[in-house]
Amino acid sequence: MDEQQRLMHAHARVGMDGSERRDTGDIGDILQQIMTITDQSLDEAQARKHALSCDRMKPALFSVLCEIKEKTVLSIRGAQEEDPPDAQIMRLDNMLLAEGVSGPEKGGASVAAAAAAVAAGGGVGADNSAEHSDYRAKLTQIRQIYHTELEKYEQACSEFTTHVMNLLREQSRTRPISAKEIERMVTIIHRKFSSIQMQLKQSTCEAVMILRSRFLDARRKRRNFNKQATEILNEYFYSHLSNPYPSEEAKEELAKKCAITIAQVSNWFGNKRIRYKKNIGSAASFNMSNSADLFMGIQSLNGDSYQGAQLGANVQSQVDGLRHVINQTGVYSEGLSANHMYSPQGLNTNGGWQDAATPSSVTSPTEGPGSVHSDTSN
DNA sequence: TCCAATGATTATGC
DNA sequence: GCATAATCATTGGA
Repeated sequence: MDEQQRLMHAHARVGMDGSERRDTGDIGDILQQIMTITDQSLDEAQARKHALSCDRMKPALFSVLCEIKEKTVLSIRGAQEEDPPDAQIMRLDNMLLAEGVSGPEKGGASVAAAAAAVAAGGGVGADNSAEHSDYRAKLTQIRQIYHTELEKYEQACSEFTTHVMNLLREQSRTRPISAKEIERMVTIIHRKFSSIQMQLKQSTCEAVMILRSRFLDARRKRRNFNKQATEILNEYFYSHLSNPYPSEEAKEELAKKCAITIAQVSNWFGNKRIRYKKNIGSAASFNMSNSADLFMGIQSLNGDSYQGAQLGANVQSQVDGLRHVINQTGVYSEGLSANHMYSPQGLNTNGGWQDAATPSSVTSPTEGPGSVHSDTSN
């Protein structure tokens, strides 16, 4: 207050022509009128206001008040400092961009869907294209809603800012409002609207996350590999029976051939090894008195029809597994002995796989395209 | 509807 | 980090 009075007096002492004035009493009166104006009735205040605006001191007083306000604004701004860039809104922006919601429209959604598919550990095959397109469609929907809302928000923000600016400019005729003050007000408005924008972005992110998790859940559902893929995997397994551990390169190759992921190839081989071994184990303990039946079963398996084989499901499974060994070793009926059958290649007496010769040392089964690998393990 | 087959997940060990 | 073993959960044929 002291500062204000000092400034007012300083200005009051200097007239329009630069000469020192002695009418500080007038200014005191004006100030007094300003201070008491709120206590007066509206009509009375209007009359006073009109009188004040017509007063010859008005321009000088106005500039003084502007100067005081300017100083106050500057001190407030100095205390507040500029806000650091909002990390959260940046995170949201990055996420929306990565998910294909914001940014270039073309391919965004499908890229995100593909990423989701990879993250789920499932290949992008023909069987899941329906889910894929469903995901894309929903993501596009989210994208459209987001952009519509964002547009609305921007329009509202712009309209409101313009409105407030006009209002302040209008008011600046009757009360001291500097350009900087208007600018500051605009900043405040933008800050307020930015929190609304953040809510919109947050909601969009949540929607995308929900959509994505549903998409991933759907993909987690087990799907049987197609016949061709199973054949390729089986072929590799039985042709590398002495060491059924495909290298990373081999896994990649198999994954590509079967249109599945490397993880799925690894899963498949993990399951295959253990189930194969398990079946071999139970086959080994199988009563030798049944060997004749088993032998007949195997013979029938080598033909086109084995449906009629009167074997229990478990035995048939074992037979199926053994058939691959037989095919691989080239032993069919001739020379087929218990030793051959129950000492499958690659498995040592402890149930572990023997140290492998190089995979290439094992010959591949010579099966026709119509042959079926259908052991219990896979 | 049952149940074997099978892909995926989890716990454990090395 | 990978392999194994057990288990879960779903599929698909009879």
